[in-house]
Amino acid sequence: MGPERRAKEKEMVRVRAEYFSIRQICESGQCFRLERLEKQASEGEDSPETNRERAGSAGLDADGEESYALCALGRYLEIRQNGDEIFFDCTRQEFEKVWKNYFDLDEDYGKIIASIDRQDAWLTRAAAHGSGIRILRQDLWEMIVSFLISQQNNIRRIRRCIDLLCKTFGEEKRTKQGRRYYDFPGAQALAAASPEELRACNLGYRSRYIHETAGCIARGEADLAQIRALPHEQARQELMKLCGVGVKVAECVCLFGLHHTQAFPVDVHMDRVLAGRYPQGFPFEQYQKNAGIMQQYLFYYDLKKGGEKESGI
DNA sequence: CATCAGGCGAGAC
DNA sequence: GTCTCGCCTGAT
Repeated sequence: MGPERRAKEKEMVRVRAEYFSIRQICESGQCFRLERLEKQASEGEDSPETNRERAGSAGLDADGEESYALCALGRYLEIRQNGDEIFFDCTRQEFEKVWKNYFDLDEDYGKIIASIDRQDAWLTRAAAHGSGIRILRQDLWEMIVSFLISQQNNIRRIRRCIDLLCKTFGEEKRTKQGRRYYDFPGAQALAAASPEELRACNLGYRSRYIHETAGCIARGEADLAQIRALPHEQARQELMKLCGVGVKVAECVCLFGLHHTQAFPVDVHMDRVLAGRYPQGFPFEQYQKNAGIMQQYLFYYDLKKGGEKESGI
């Protein structure tokens, strides 16, 4: 059975990457179908709680290896990270074709962080704190629905709603190991769903937005392929024609679904950060195409620091 | 029980 | 154009 074992080993891609933290990516609120896997209890390891505490308090990755599972692009992927070593549980071919791009691994985030104005102590700290964040290249339709759901909602419930939506309307699939997972439902599937069925996913008043928007796409009244080809301002304008999509949701969709890295979503948190830290206004002109990445550092920093005391500077 | 969570649409002015 | 208000739901 030696050869078979070796073949299995080969179906694992190991890469080294700086400025990459799967945990930070998972917790940065851009992706709702990436989740941490609990450690196998077989090896007398620390309890999950100990792990969580350790991981949560460290600025960089904790020593322990962490595993995550992701459903995206109609696929299922498990990822492990230990320091700057990242293991993708897929073939080299799949990694090169799909995940390298999805995780934005060709972008030099060190260079982006180095471009930050050192006079801006807050942003410098925020970027140091979230230096492993990357802006994923996620599916446009999935981002539209996800951020429709995100409005006036909290991350935990957003995840649950999306999970339910996928289990109810998404195609059921199995990994080679037999693990069951669900695709994100397409516009056709959601357009065909009755309002009652959508309500059952705990979407609340957002179910109407999803029903109408899905219908709009399914009937061809809005064309996602066309929106993909538009520059930022126009793409945002077109997205805002969709029911339930306002400025904030449109900017999130542009940033995470179209990789318009200049998009700068302002929610209640960012509003607070901008008012408190940038009373003269955020220096958009300085960061231009990377403003959205700066936004993500600031958002994540605020998310993590939220609840802690307002220690000056 | 009130408030809040990664807002938005509708209506008033 | 700007302002206000109501809205599903679950956690605190």
